[in-house]
Amino acid sequence: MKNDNVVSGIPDIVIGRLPVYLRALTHLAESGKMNTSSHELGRRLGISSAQIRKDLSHFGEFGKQGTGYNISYLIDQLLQILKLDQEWPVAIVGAGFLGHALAHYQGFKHRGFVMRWVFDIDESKVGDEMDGMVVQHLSDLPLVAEREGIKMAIIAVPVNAAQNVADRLVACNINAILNYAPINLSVPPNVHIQYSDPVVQMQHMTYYLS
Amino acid sequence: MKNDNVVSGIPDIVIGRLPVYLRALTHLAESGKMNTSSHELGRRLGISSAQIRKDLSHFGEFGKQGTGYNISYLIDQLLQILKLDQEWPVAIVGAGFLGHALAHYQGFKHRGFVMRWVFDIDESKVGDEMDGMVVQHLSDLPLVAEREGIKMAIIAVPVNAAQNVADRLVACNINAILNYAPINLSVPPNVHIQYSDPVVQMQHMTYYLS
DNA sequence: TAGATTGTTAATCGATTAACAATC
DNA sequence: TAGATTGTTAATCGATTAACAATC
Repeated sequence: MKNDNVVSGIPDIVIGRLPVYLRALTHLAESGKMNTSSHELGRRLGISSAQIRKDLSHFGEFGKQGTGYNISYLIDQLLQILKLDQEWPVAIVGAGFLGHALAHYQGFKHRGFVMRWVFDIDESKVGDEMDGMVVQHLSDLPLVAEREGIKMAIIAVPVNAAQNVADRLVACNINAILNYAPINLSVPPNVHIQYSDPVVQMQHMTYYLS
Repeated sequence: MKNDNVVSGIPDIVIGRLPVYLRALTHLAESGKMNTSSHELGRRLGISSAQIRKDLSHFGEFGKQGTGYNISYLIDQLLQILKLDQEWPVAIVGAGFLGHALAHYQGFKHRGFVMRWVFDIDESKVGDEMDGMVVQHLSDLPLVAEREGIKMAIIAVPVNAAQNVADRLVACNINAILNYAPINLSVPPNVHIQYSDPVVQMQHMTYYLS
């Protein structure tokens, strides 16, 4: 559940906030603003200005006293820090409703990712077209992954298949996985996982409901 | 970004782990196990046994020295704590690919939720059938929300519509929102929000990629 | 100049872990 | 009984915040 990266020395919780800063800065830029301050950004995100300055200070000095931050410059810096100055091709595993929604989602554009491959184990789906991709059989994953150097994948399969899929991904040297199946996966320590389970998130909120 | 609930006094970070414990316990139960220990559960989840015991101790004593926890009893207790001893009907806003995937998702079953309403602003979608639900116009939300007492909703609309939808939901006294749009929403302090943005999660992982 | 805001230090706050008596 | 494991306390660890000199 923890994911502190000892190598970089920067707390994982800080890394996790950078994409949120980046997203807010992009919205500010789109609204035509040129500059912002840690106070303004903090107000928008509901966090303290001190935390934003402290987080950024792990990576360098990006602001100016008196005037704050130049938005497009700070965006560029965050893109570099997060290795988003390149586009990452991603494999989707699972050609069901969720896989389809992900393949069709326009929100990856200009944010560092492009869905490039779709795999499924269901023979009847293999060969189908899905948003410009052709569904490939999961047994072709090793070949394709090696040839294309796939680094990131999204698990969008039923819960009972998820661990098996994770094992296959890991075997192909894919070491960043976004998992939508409602299960805690077991993977080697060098593999990074992010979890997204709507039920877990909804259950978190019901605690506070009357 | 923070969400500490001062009323209950129990740290929000603890509440957030309970659904994960619940999920793992359910898997253990399904595999036929009757009992478990904080060590076994911790090993599965990659967290310390001490943390599990400490988290649970906020709510009572659920184990037995020497033998650990009876799984089905602990599940029942967690269900009660998280107010999941009832089924929560949920409104989906947005009848696009994501809304469709959520409406069709079987994973809500037996975990406390049932998707019961779908709203959209697109006239051409209103009236369509979606997994047993009929898409209603968003302008009907106030009426339906009051009549049915809707408490929870999922935002599955494009980013530029999300804040407006959030405002409408809040105006209808819906105070638990799962937001899939890639934007930080502004809502009153009594409204609970969970965020799910695949891009933010992917960007978190790219930091660690070579 | 006066006002604003940074980056950083030290203090505070809170979360995690280690240790162990109690006891099944 | 011996071994295992809980619930809890105190210690440790880490994250957040307050404060402020520097300076645009």
